[in-house]
Amino acid sequence: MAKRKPQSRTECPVERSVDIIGDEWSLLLIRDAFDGLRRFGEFQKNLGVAKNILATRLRHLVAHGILEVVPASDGSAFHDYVLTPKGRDLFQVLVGLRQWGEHHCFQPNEARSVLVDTEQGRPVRAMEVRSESGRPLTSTDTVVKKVSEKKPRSKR
Amino acid sequence: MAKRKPQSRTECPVERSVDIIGDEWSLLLIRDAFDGLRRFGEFQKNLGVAKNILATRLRHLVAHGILEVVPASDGSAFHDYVLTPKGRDLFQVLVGLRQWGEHHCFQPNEARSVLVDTEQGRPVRAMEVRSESGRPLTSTDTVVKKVSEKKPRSKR
DNA sequence: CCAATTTGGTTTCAAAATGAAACCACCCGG
DNA sequence: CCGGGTGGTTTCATTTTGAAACCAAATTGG
Repeated sequence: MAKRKPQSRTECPVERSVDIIGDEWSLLLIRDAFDGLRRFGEFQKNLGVAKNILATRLRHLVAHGILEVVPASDGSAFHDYVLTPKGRDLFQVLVGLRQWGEHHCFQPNEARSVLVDTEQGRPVRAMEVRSESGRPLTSTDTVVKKVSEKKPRSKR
Repeated sequence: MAKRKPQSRTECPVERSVDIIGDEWSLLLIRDAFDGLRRFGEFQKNLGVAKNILATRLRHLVAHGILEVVPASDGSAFHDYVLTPKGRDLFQVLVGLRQWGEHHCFQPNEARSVLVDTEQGRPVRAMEVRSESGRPLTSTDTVVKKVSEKKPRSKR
């Protein structure tokens, strides 16, 4: 799981994210956590993943502060895995994957689950990337600016 | 690469997306394609990936309509790999990964690349999930609604 | 036009990751 | 205090990965 160059930390934020959560099981575990699954057995049953793999991935996500282990909500001596604030901040990533899948991975009339606003029960809007001034942007309107060093000290 | 249950197509759009692009190399290849890399050798040099793995992943992305093979832009007999419209629609996913990485995978003063609006040169806004009515939503404001079948026919 | 080099792969093989199954300790309910 | 459920770990066969060698077609230098 993400063993590439542990020495040279890349300056690309996409790559740092992908190194942590860029694998199938981690992403599906995070999806399930957003869906409210908490227990080892729930994840295992829902994903059909081998228990050793599941244990490895849960440890990985806990180690990276995406999930945390808390006392079970049912009062038993077991424990739950729940999203931390850092984990919940992956919401946009999961919504992005969902909306792309909705748009590109289904036949027009094929059944699919849909993310709705709890309050209104209506599907959420398509996410947009916007400039600082609020203008919607496509990928061709943007560019990655490399920052070699933090500004040593401002001259003024 | 995504060999899980090829028979039962899940109704979860997140899972369908993850089955296609939920691996480290695919996501990094897509990032590089957004950055304008086109040639086999460019990807290979930039990622440091083994050539057999790169060939497999490029074939996979082409097979799924995310990249396409086009005549080389330099007029040579080689060819380029470029994002299709379907591939460009992954922009929000990549921006989501980038913004999460920026926020959670760097020390405050650590050097990082940044995505800017080409026109203004200013960093893009944080992406937001919004309700149909425009209200910003967090994960706790939303729920996944399972849709078992397409509406057979409207009664009215 | 020919030789050398570059490009874009494929093949081969060892090492690593995955996954199924067996095993096991602890908790819980009766 | 017994039987089953929960949450793992261990073992081992299979699959995937990756490094390196190899190779054909295209390009470049002379």
